[in-house]
Amino acid sequence: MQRKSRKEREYQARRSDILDAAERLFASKGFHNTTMAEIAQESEFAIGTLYQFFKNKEDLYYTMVIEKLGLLYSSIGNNVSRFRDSLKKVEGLIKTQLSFFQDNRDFFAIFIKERGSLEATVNEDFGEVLRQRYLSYIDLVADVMLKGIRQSKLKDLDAREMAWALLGIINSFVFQWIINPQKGTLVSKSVIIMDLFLRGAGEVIKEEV
Amino acid sequence: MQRKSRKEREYQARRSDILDAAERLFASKGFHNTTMAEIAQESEFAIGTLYQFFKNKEDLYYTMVIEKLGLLYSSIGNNVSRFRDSLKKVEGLIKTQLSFFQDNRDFFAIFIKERGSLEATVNEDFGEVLRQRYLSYIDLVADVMLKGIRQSKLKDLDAREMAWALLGIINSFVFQWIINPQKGTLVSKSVIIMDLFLRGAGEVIKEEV
DNA sequence: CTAAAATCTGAATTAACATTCGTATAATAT
DNA sequence: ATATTATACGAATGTTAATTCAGATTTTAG
Repeated sequence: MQRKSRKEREYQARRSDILDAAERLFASKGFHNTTMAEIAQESEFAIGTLYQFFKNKEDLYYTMVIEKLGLLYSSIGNNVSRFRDSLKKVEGLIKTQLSFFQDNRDFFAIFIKERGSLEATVNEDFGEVLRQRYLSYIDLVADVMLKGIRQSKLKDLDAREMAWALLGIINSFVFQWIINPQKGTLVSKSVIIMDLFLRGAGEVIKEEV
Repeated sequence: MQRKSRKEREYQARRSDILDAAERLFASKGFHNTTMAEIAQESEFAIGTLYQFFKNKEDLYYTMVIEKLGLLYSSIGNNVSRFRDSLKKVEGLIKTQLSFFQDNRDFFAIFIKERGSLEATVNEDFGEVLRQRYLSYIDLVADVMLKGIRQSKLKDLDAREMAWALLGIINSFVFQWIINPQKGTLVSKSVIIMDLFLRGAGEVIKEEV
């Protein structure tokens, strides 16, 4: 069934073109300020054609977000399970996330921007899917923390709170990088993030020997 | 001029009623999903009256955000300058921010939600004002870090990066509290935040005595 | 008490867009 | 080569909601 397969491939390619165009536009202008007409123009299809691939504007938006997040999460999952040592897992998590955002700056701009849609969306179903994905991501990070505690690599604190703290630090660095494109790469920040997360910012009172 | 003064006071009171109503609606539905008609109803004025107080919907929205942020920043400023010891300053900063958000959950919901408007807003001027306020807030926090370094209370790292890390941790805890209203108070998290920020999550390898 | 000024009101206007659908074009099958 | 089906097209439609403005109401001043 080579025939059907090529047809299918071409369908997917066109669908993907639309998603890419939508991503660029949504990322720079947000959901409400992006029109279907603009997406049509950017993707070089007619407006009507978009509706052959997606039920409506919301469907297009959420599909884009969900597919992209799927990529991020699975890539983090891979990079974390690769290591046995908990601190290596933490490092893998930080680096994977930073390099994902570095490679997808546009997408992250929208992820920050429209994060609120998680809550007050017209379309309950999609919002719920996003919420679930996010929560299971937190779970994954908390699991890493738990292993770290068991391996005595991390302090015996609430694993979930540790996860929040780490993700907060990462997001904050990413956010800075997004709104104020620095000279260096984002990934290079993994060292300082790792250090701050593990050892903190407080000066250690040295004992006299 | 008692007369003029009362008029002025009443004007301000009405203006403030509108801002409060707008805050409630924007906070629960976001900018685009809130209509002027709804704000009129909620504030018990006619639609046309709203335009006597604010040029248009955007003006109303940004005015609300800017005034609220002004409150937050000035209250943090007060609480930080009150202490001489850097670590006390840090603690004051964390507590003030947490209790502000605890008391203004609705507002913070929108602040997270529409943060993106900072970037791609129709109204350049307001967006610029918001950006400036945010940046000078970062500066304020970085200043605290710098003092901490000078007082040898904090490690000699990049003060700005330390500021990002602390704000990231705080925001992350607040975000969790927003999307998943916990049992305890938000302010009670200041202890664990302080601890994670200063001492980190990594287990300290104890030397045998 | 009355006129002028200020303020309020919400129906009407207008602009922006998401979505539809009849037509045109291309692909496939016979 | 022709018919049939699938896909693409974008002008027209309908809806939603911001903004305006002419008249009603209230407040102020003399």
